[in-house]
Amino acid sequence: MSTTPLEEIKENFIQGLSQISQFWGFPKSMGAIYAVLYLSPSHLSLDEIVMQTGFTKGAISTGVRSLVRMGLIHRQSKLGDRKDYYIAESDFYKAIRTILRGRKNSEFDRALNSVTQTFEKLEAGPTSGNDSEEWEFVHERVGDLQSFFDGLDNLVRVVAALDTMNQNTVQKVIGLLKK
Amino acid sequence: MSTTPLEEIKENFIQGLSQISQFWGFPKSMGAIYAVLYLSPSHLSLDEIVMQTGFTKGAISTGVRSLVRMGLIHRQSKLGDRKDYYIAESDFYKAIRTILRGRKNSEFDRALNSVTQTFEKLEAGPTSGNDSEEWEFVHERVGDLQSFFDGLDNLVRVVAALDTMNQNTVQKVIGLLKK
DNA sequence: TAGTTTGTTTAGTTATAACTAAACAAACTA
DNA sequence: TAGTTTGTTTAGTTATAACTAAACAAACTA
Repeated sequence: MSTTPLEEIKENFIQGLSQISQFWGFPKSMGAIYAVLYLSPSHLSLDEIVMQTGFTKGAISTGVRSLVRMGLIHRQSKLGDRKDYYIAESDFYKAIRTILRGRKNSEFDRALNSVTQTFEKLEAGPTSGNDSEEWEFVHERVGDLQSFFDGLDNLVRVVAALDTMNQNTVQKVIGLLKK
Repeated sequence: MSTTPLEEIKENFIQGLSQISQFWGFPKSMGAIYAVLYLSPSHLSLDEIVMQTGFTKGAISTGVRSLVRMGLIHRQSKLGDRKDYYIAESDFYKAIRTILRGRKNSEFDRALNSVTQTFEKLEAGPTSGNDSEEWEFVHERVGDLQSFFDGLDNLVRVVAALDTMNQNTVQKVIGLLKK
């Protein structure tokens, strides 16, 4: 089975997005699924994605679920058709906001909370006098980290709340940073 | 062997940073190493880190190397002492800039290049007329993704080039975004 | 010189995330 | 009703990153 130039280019692109997906700690399959949908002019069914990516139905089923949750693809149902169809979100900035909005209750958030809890325990102050100096040091350090996380959290919250974000927004931020 | 309240708090904190490290796709050991150094008032030798984290020397050896490369910890040598000592970078904003500066030639960059290459091939135009419509669609989509990546790359470049960044910088950006 | 202290590298193991194959469930069709 | 089409879940396999144990190298000490 010979491949046309366009098919070859598409496969290359799919490979590229798979690698990027892997780099960010996501399964390669998710990158491949997104790439296939992103390059498709029309929406695709689960089985069509299976064919175009070479993964099994099970893998694609869990992959699309994750991508839908992240807002990177969308599920569409057609009347009188039992198949689900998927289409890529092509507004990447919108996808970023969706992802940031969903960060609450994540594994990451639970880890952040553990830092907060550590800090609160330290606020109580040392019970025995003999380690008060180290206690103070640790107290300060954990406090600094907490402030840093709070700052980031704030930024994330604001970005997530934006009702519009695009290339222009990024340009403005760049302008500000350049002073 | 009984543990003091402070020791218990420290262990909790180490656990927390290990989880965060894992969440970001780094080994848990790296989080643990950073945590131990971050809470230590004085610099620590490799063997001291080994003791405090419970990992083996080999693991710590590779872990500190990664952290030094990322600028999250620093290596110090003492005159007349063959040991290497390590100390945590406590300016997180500085660490971010260091990391962003080092992003070139990474696996991520190679993947981005593959997108650029895909785009360049598409620029050449379709060779056979029969898929020209799909070709145009794919061409446009890949072009959009490329622009998005270029925007991000630009932002990263600017942040990396900043000579100072702190909580105040973040506040300014938040102010701008809130309009 | 032989022995020690330090850190690195390497071969092999372990833990785990990603995946396949197949059973299953739900919603339909004939 | 039995059979089909669709998507999900589940048990088991595979691939791989993280780790250990131990060999090794380098720089010293006695």
